[in-house]
Amino acid sequence: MNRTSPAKRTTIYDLAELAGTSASAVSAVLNGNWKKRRISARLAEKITKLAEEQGYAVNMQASVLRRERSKIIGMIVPKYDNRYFGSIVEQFENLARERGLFPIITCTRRDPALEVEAARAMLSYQVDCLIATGATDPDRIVDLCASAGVRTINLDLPGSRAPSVISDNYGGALELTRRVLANCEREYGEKAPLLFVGGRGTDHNTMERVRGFRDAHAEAGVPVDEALVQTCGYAPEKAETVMKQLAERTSSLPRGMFVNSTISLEGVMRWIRRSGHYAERMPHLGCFDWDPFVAMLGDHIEMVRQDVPKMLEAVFGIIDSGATDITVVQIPPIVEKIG
Amino acid sequence: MNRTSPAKRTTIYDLAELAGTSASAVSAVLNGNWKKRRISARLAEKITKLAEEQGYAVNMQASVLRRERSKIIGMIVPKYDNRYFGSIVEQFENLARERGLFPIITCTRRDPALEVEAARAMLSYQVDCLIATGATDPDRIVDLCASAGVRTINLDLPGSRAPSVISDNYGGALELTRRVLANCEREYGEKAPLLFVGGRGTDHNTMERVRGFRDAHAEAGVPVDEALVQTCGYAPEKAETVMKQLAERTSSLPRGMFVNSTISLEGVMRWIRRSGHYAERMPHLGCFDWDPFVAMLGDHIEMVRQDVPKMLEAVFGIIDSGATDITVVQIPPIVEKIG
DNA sequence: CATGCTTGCTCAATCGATGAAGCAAGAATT
DNA sequence: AATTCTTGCTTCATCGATTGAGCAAGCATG
Repeated sequence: MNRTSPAKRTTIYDLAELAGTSASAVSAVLNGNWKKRRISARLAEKITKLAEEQGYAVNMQASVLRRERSKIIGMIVPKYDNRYFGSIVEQFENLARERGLFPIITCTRRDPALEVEAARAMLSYQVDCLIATGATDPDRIVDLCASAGVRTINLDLPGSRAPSVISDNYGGALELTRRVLANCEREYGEKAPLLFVGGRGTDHNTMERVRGFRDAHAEAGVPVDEALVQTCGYAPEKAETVMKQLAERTSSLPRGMFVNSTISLEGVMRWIRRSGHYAERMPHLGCFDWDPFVAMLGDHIEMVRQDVPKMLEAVFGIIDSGATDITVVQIPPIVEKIG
Repeated sequence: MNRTSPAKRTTIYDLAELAGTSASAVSAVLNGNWKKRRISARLAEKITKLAEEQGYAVNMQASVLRRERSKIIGMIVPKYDNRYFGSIVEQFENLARERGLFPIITCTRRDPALEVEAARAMLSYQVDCLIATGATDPDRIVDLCASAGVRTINLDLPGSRAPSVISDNYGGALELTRRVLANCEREYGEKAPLLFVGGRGTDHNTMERVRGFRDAHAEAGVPVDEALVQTCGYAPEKAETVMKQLAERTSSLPRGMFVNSTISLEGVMRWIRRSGHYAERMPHLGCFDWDPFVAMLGDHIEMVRQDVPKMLEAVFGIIDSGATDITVVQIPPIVEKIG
């Protein structure tokens, strides 16, 4: 209707002129502290109406430049291709917005160089706080941020220089392995070591999961077969290759496996279907991560679902409290019922 | 090491002082147009080294405020909980970064109010361009942006006031329905109408898919059963309810169905497994959207995979060319082979 | 030697919002 | 009547980067 300017944006100066007042008054009214600045309700109302009519939107760039804190909160995340990270991101946005923070997220594809670059970009945008999710080198990012006076919190993978919120990987893996071992024993009447496939041997989560895997074997009195501990990376192709090579090397494939993430499971399942191995009898699987369709793949799969809501509550608990002590909060994951 | 300031950020003025030069020279060097501004290579090098040592990062707020264009590109997206939107977001980030643009993304949970709010927030952050993905009311967003002089492109769902890039929903649905009809006929020896479940009856994509669904039925000489066209929304629970009510009302459930998104499929599959219907014989399914695990659910499911890379190339093609004519680009989806 | 061109910088205004300080007019107090 | 207080504003410097305009020194040309 009253589109006076087709291209140029309305500023507080425009509104001030229209209202016959000063930019400072307009600013005070629009950012809500007009009472403190003793602007009359009459003028406040007038300005508010005008702003609405003109479709005014603050220039956050200008506002942030001037203010002490930006109220922007950043997150880096490895991938968007699974439910775990998807829900982390969605929940992060919700909780950030609840607190009046503006969330910006960037995906770093598990690439350390990209992680650093992304963190740098976020610093340029003056984030008040950065959540490093599943970062390969969290401490590097913490250092970068620290030198700009920006807080960091590690999520999913812990670091040594900032508070971290992670799953209880050991506990989850222990229980998951127990179940798969039990399922195998129930079906085959004898105990046998499982395959561990997926994840990076160097990352904390994978190491903890392997530890749980080993301890569950020990508990059951089953020796771990070292050739069957394959931390080959998360990518489906990597897991697929492991399976292929395993089938070439050995005559009898394991009857059960611990698959470290749905991403790796994708590769494992693809190989199982394509190769025709396990055609008569599916192996018992345990997957560390949850996906609704995996849950429907059959009753031979157990899953551990990381408790994303609790994890993000913990993250924002740390942010809200302003705590900076370097702790690792471990959130117990949920072991899903089969089927 | 040389962390002179533990909290305060380094600015070009700090660097200028350290280098014994002016802020303007520093700025010119750091944003790359020092040649144009006739700064000597010697000074450029000195400043670059200093900036690196000090861990300098531009203040984008200040930079954007001054510049004509922000080089920030926004995207709103309904959800992060499926592979389709996940890959859209990931691909969007990649292509944006390739072009030196800074992507910001926000998830609006299919909530029209949130969509508008999110768009407004993006305008405040001075985005140069906004991609509205799967927006319930794209035209509203376009208007909002237009009044701030910001371009918009609709993705996934078309609008009437900005260029749109969408899948060929009709074509995809036609082919998908054909296949499911054929699969049913092959198994049962006779033709029968399919169930259509999921999606919003009011959205363009769903309408087009229903049209394809109808035309495939017509082609096959099968009358569509109007009671079996259930555009109940995308949420799993909605689809589940449809199935339950259907089972209560009729004695014989359809032998095949067209499920409008993996999200709806989640509900359908859940019901199938829990209710015990279809226990002896799974229905033939066609799912409009792809998921790797759905592909493994069995050979009774056909999937249409929307061509995300092509769609986003089209989006950036429009952005790069600066075209503003209101066209609808339709990208043919990929009909996945079964199994 | 005067003039003009090139090189290599610096100066200062600017983007839009914010908020401390200040000012004028009226109300209240002594 | 003189003083202080309150109310309701306005003025102006500031945040950090960018960029048009300008300036001084060196060199070349006539």
